[in-house]
Amino acid sequence: MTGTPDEPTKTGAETYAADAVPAEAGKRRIRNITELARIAGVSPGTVSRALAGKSLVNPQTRERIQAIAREHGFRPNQMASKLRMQRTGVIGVVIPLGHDSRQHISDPFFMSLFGYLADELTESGHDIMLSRVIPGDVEWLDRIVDSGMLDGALLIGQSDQTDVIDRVADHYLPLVVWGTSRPEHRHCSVGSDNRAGGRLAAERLIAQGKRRLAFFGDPRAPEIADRLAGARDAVDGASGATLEVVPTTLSSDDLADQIAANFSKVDRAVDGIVAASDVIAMTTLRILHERGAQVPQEIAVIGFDDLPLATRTVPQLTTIRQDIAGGAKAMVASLMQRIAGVDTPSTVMQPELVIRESA
Amino acid sequence: MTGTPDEPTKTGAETYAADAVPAEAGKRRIRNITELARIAGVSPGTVSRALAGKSLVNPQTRERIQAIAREHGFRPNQMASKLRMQRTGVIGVVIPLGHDSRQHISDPFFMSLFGYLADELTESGHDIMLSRVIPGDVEWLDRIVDSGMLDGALLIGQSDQTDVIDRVADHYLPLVVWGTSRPEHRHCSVGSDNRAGGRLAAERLIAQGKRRLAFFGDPRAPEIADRLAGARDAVDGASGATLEVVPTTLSSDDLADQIAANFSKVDRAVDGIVAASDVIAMTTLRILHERGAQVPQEIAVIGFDDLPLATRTVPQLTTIRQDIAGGAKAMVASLMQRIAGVDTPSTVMQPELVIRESA
DNA sequence: ACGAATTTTGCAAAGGTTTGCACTGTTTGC
DNA sequence: GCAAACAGTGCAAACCTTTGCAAAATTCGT
Repeated sequence: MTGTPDEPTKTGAETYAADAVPAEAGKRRIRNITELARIAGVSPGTVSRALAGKSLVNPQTRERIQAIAREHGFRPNQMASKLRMQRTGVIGVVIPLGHDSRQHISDPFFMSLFGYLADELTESGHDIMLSRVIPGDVEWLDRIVDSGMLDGALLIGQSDQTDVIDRVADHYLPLVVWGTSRPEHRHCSVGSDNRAGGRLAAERLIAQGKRRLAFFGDPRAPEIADRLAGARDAVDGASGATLEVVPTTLSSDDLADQIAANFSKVDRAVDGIVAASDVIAMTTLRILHERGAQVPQEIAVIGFDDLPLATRTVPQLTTIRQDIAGGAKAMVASLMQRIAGVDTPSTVMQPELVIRESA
Repeated sequence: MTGTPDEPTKTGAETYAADAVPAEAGKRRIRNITELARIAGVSPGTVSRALAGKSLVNPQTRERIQAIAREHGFRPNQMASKLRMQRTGVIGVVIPLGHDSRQHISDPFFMSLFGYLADELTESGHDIMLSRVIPGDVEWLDRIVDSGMLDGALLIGQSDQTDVIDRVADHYLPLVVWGTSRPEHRHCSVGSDNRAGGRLAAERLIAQGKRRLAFFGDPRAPEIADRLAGARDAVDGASGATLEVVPTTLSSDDLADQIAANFSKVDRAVDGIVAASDVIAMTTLRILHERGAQVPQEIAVIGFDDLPLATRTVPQLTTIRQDIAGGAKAMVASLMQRIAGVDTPSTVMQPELVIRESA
């Protein structure tokens, strides 16, 4: 049994079959609470209470039942329990925007936020379900939310789905979204003041004497649009400063090529770059290095997010910090309140400039 | 420079309350299939079949029922459905090793593998559940597996839990583990030939004329132990070469400090470093840069994994490539077979040397 | 027009738990 | 010594869907 035929990159598959099942404790497997009840000579209800550690049941009986359960390796079926309890303990985490989900899932920012969310949720005893987003489906969110599988849902980013989100939020309370907060939104969001952040970034470059700025990012996403608006605010307030927008998507695969292409366009006319994210900034940094440009002397680069990665670049990245951990905490706190029925307000966090070496 | 002191960065929460719920489509909300049945004037069974698009039901009736469902935004309860079907469509993804789960969740390697797994699973119509690992609990895996919530489980890494995994694997077929494959294992694993990889790494350094090597990594994890063993193989086969082991944990927070401390110990005696992972290698690179060491002339550094990050460092990282995407594919393929009842063998992939700039 | 074949539909069980209510024994209080 | 309080247990409904089987309705062949 070696080697399946034509698999990518798979070489010399070896076999260590898992036969020879040992012992199995001799006990027959118990399938459900009723069987266990029969064995223990009590009713299913009592077993349920005993296993849940309820105080209503006689300590001796409880211990006996738990012993039997342990001995047979029995654990009550969660699906049935959840159905009955109407509470699943599962929170859905979703990235909107269907096409090419991989790109998004492995995006460092998403991962970072996701990690913190996972922390918070695990801490509060919840499980996390990464839900399937069917590309091009208008009802993606309804499907997730109405499935009856979730106690609540967390969206990472609004993408261009604000209308869908608002519609669902109108009748589904336990929903919290990472993103930009706008007066017209009807859903609860948590995020940074992106416009202020964009302004901070551009102001830093201007303060460093840079005048011909470029913005690398895709303004179709609301957050990015706000960051751009902020940068423009700053530029408009400084005499002689200009800002050129260079659309740059977030997808990381061809990002390097895109940015390289950007430089063919803007070339050395530019002396300061506001990147819409740290990932963009990092890649920009590398390309500048390849082209032999001195950072920050010839061109300064400023990022957005302050991911852990930002300290690992050469030169280390000057960036606009978003408190991702705090944001995750706020999202989960809001969600918990909403699960309890409270209609919580949105949260806007103030970003701050973190000065390192690149600008 | 800009830091707000304690209370981490959170400022000025503003409010946009989500009141004024509009319209709600006038329709009362349907709670279950029986209610819908009453409205449509048919039996619940028929509704179930209609909603599932079964051919046994009259096309007209089916269309009518679906129309009503759509109109009222009704979707059958998944929990009940899954309970009845005894099939959940959910795959559990778990990182063993309880303590400090955050560290692990945000580890770039885990994230990368997780991303690919998510891709594959989503592709095949499965949902993903990131399960809670209760620290210090011997029964963590039993709990997950016996919950009745999962069709199968994928573990990312064996950690030091091989015995637990083997025990569970003895009676639970749909379980596939990323990690090292050893003859004595009774569970199905997918992973690289870590020993071969370690050898490749050390051989490369030796071929570049390096002789005083150091290994940065924590050999308590089996994969790392194998990589170290491979490196030692290579060193033992080269005259005059030495290898010093410097335990370095994977946790990313204090990694930089650890590595800096490493250098105080080994100092300039070392001219080549085998890092147990790309993350360790990257951090090492940065610290070398800070100390003004020329890479690879004075000290060469070689990583392990070939994460996307490896191309973003300065200098770009020479590393041992694991086919993570291929591994994810193999894990999911194996799992699907096992869900279908086939006891698949383990898979061992051959790693390969990717030469860039750092060694 | 009538029985047979076929298509639709309904019934009720099953999937496995939790929990309000009722019931049986014990204690306790007086 | 008797009512009241209480601890422990059992019953059966509820959670909501799916599906095998039987019944009803329709279509078809002759």
